[in-house]
Amino acid sequence: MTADPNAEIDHVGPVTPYRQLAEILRARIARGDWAPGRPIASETRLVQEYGLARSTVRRAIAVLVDDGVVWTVQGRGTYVAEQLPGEAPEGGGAAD
Amino acid sequence: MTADPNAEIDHVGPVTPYRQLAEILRARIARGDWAPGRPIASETRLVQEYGLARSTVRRAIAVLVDDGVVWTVQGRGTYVAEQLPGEAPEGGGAAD
DNA sequence: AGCAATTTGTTCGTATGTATT
DNA sequence: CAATACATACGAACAAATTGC
Repeated sequence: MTADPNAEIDHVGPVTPYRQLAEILRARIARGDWAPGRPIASETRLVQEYGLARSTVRRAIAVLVDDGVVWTVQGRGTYVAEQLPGEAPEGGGAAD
Repeated sequence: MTADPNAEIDHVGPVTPYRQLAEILRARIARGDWAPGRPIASETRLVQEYGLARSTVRRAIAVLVDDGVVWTVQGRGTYVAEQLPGEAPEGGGAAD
C-alpha cells in the first residue's frame, strides 16, 4: 500500500509528521512529480507547502536518502535517484 | 575522586545517565579531550556516542554549564571554559 | 574577483507528549 | 505524584557549497 501523494499532514493521528511527509514524497516521486536525476522541491518550499518546520522536512528527506530514493548535494538540492530501489536497471534484455 | 573518562553509560545502576554523562564529560575535559576555548562534541555526536536521548545529553551539559565548566552558544556549540573552576588563572605573579 | 541569492549542513534553544521508575 | 528518559516538533543562528550576476 502506497501513500496518497495528495495527502496533507495530519497533526493528530498516530503517525508522526516526518513519517507522513516521507511517504507523501515517496508517492510523489513514484507518481512522477519529479523525474529521476532531477531535483525535488527545496526544503524551504516543502516547509511552505506542508506547514512543517525545516528540521521536520529534513528528517523526512533523511528517510528517503536512507532508502536510496533521493540524494542531496549541499548548495544544490535533493535529487531523485536514477535507479529507484526495487526498480530494475534499464534495458530489458537478458544478460549475455 | 573523578570519573572514568572512558566509561560508558550504565542504565542499571543507581546513578542516573545524565549525571553519569556529566561526570564523564567533566573527566574528558580534565583529561584534555577538548581544550579550553574549544568546542566539545556536539549534542548529536554525544547522543550517538553514548546512546542517550538528546534531552538527556542536554541535561548533562546543563550540569557543566551550571558549574562553569562549559558554556554554550546557540548555533555554534558548547565550549570549554577558559578558566576551569578550581583552576588558578595563568601567571604565577602576585596581584598588584 | 567580488557579491548576493539560494540551498543544504550543523548546532543549540525550547516545548510537548508518552512511558518508566 | 515527582523525577527521569525518550521521541518528536518547531524555532533560530550560523556555516558551507553552489550558482548567477
